Amino acid sequence: MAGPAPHIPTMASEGQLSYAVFQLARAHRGYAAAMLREMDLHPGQELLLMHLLERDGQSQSELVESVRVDHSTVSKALRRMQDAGLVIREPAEHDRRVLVVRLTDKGRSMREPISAMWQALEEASTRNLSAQQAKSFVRTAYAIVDTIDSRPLPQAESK
Amino acid sequence: MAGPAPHIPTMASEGQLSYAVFQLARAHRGYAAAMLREMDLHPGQELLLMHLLERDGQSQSELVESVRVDHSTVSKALRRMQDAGLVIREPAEHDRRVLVVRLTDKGRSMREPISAMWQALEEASTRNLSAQQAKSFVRTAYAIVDTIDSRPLPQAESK
DNA sequence: GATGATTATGTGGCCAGCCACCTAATGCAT
DNA sequence: ATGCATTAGGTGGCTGGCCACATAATCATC
Repeated sequence: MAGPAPHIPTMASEGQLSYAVFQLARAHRGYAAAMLREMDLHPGQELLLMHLLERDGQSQSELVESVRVDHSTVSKALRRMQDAGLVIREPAEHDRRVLVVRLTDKGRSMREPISAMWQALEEASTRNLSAQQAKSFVRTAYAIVDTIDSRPLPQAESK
Repeated sequence: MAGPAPHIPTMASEGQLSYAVFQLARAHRGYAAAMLREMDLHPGQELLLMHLLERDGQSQSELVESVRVDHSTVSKALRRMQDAGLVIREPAEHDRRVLVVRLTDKGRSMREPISAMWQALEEASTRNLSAQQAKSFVRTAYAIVDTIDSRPLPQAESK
């Protein structure tokens, strides 16, 4: 059922893998978002919490490096998370530019829910895969990430 | 270089595949976005154009079904694309609710650039993969999409 | 120690994407 | 035909994400 890929455009045949990545990202993101919404989180916030649960009191810069999104995205997300009572941000003593981010009790209480969500997401994704298949997939996925990340830009066509 | 995955949170080990999908989506999206920006397109618009290049004059509903995003997203994107002179929308004769979307000359002229971008993206992604590896990856990716899409929701915890 | 980088954050603006709500037109049923 | 459900689209509101620009503090260098 669910008849996915209602119609793959012919042009996409030139990039089957890329098209598959798009579709996978869409499905995966959607599924995760639905679960996150039930825990009053927004996509991406769970990653920030996970990093903080692992090491509390990180600076925004450290978090930016960890999640690899724009610093402004992190800044805004953390402000909303602070408004939601998940974290607090206070200026560091040694360097008054730095904002140290700390989990509140409420933030720490998200550990189990996030863990459960994460497991459910994984289960829903790998349900029909063999261990071998999953392992191979993950390895290839990171190989692709490395390849893409190691290539700064498509040399900005000078047209 | 590019030292990817600066630090994978411990909790992510419960969902290695999901974490890999996140990272892959981020890298892939970013790379595609950079190329699209040079052609004055925004992410997602190229997919709409691809579907229209394949079959012009589709209704918004048909496009929504093809790209599988919310109808409001398509509606807004098409309006911006109309403002950008890529498409025109005119009410259908048989059903006055329907808006038929047609490519303009400018829209049709995007065929080659999009095709080139698509190939570049694919090349950048599969550069270090064997044909066998790529094929296997794509197959698994769609298997995951099917699995996820066929499961409506994580049964909204009744807590 | 004053000046010019560099670094840490913030802000505004813009688009994708989602949900929720609303309208208009079409279909279907009684 | 009348009334209600369904369908096609639109809009507002919110977040994630990016870029570009701005500010403050720290660092480096002369």
